[in-house]
Amino acid sequence: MSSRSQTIADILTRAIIDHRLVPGCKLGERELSEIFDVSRIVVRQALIRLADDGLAQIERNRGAFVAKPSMQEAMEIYDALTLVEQGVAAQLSDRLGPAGWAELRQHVERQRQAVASGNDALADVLGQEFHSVFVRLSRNKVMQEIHAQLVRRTTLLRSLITADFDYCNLLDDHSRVVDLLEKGRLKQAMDLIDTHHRAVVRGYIMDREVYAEMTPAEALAPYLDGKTDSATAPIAPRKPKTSGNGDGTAHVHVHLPKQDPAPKSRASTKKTNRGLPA
Amino acid sequence: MSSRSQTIADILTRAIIDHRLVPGCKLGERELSEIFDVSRIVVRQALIRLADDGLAQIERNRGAFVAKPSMQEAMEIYDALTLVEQGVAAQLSDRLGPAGWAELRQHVERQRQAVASGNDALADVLGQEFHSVFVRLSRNKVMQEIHAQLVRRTTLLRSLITADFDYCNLLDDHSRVVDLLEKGRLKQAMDLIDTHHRAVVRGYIMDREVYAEMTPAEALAPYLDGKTDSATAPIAPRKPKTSGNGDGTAHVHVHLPKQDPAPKSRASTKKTNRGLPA
DNA sequence: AACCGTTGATTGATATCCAATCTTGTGGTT
DNA sequence: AACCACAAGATTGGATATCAATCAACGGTT
Repeated sequence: MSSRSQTIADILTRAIIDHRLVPGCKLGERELSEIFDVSRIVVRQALIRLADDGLAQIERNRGAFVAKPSMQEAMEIYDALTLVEQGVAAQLSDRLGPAGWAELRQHVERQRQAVASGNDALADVLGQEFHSVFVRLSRNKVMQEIHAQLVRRTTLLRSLITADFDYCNLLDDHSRVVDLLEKGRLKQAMDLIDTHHRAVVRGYIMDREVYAEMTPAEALAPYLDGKTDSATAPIAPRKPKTSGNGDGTAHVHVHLPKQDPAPKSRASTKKTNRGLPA
Repeated sequence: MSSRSQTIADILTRAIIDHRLVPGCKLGERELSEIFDVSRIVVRQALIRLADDGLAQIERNRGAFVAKPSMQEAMEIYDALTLVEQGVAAQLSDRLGPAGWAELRQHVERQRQAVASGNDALADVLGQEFHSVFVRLSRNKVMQEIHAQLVRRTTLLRSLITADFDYCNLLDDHSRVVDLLEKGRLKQAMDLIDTHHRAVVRGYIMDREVYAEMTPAEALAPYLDGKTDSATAPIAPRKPKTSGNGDGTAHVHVHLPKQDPAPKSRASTKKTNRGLPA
């Protein structure tokens, strides 16, 4: 078993990926130490890990916050992601064996079935996982970790943007990339990867001001089922401060289903995919 | 300015890059806390940062050690480095302006002059810096950080290998890469980058058993400026206040001053090139 | 020499305390 | 009412002391 700070860092990472902790959210040491029932120092170590991963930023004497990347940084992250996946594509086109191609095709097929059966949430997850499977086939753990870190950071962006374009035409990209690569048309495959990611970034309009829909205690509750006191939660939930405006903003406080690791928007909009390349 | 744990992590990183702390070296909490005159907790936080960076590994209940990558991991690191630099090359061939090409040429020229004047140490540093300059011109800070981290990890490898081949034919690679890229011969440039790195890895024979030539206290002494005060200089250049250096070893370890992949380059000391792509 | 238990050292973690800094709220002034 | 100064409170960064668990080395026994 790894250290407790690592465990807590993992939980916080999970919560951020699930959009239960949104960019800008304050991660107070005392608050988290009470939530996780550990000392402040363990929390601090966890926050250092998160900051090293680019998911949090620590301001001296002010504390830690969930990272809030700028538009510039968002583009850089996607550029890096494109660069990595193009490079992996080039490697795979040379070195991947039949079993590898089969695995890619199988994954695409599973996603296709999910879409066909209307299971948008599953399709969403599979769509995200495709990129990880892709990189995993390079059999380079160092590269995998770099890629995974970049992907985690893209999840931050999805809280900050208003994705207002159609993702349907992206759904086939994975299949087409596999086709092109297996046929040796590397250049076209790489261009498609670039287009794939650029289409996502183009849809980004980072004008959204995010605010916490729930306190960290509420956000983290689903992950604490293990041992800590899930029954007694005497931590009074306070309303997120509205910073001056009389809370006149007409936002809907939707509490995501607790144990569901797949963030999905409600049926109000048809657009289930909130931004990651499907 | 920044936290003390960050300052200490920086110093430890510097010492590892300078090969004053070699792979496998134990990084005891109490020992380091006495060396830096801080509490164990601050040391622990610094070690967490190092581990996240891949420069140290922490084993539960056994402590932290300078990371000792396997041959497999070494190849993965160089593969990743190749992938990143090839990708950056592709970007630069499209987007780099005249000023960028000029900077690259200027850097190559400086290295050429250093070689011509017999200043091997300076040539060494410039040769290593070329790769960082190259990536910096992509103007992607995220990519820069990924690249810098990979480069740091390659320095670990140079302690573990016996480089027994000729590096002379690599000295011109940088110049040739710039030439090829500026002429739009991207494919050839990328192949050269691959060859460049492969030549290095091929020379690796990781059979060396490294042993610490000095204790951490001796290894870190040059970085301990008057006090652990971070306000003055995050990384203090050499200051041989090292007291009793009577460590029996005939090795002369001198610190290479360097701060950021930014401007300047003040080289100083002599250190044999043990394998980084020149 | 091989085996096994004890002892010491080190790590992981907590609680408590303190200084520095940031935030907030209050009150006086214009 | 708006505005500034200042004190009070809260939070962070860090130090110290302490404790249990684990690991490693040592020494005794067979």
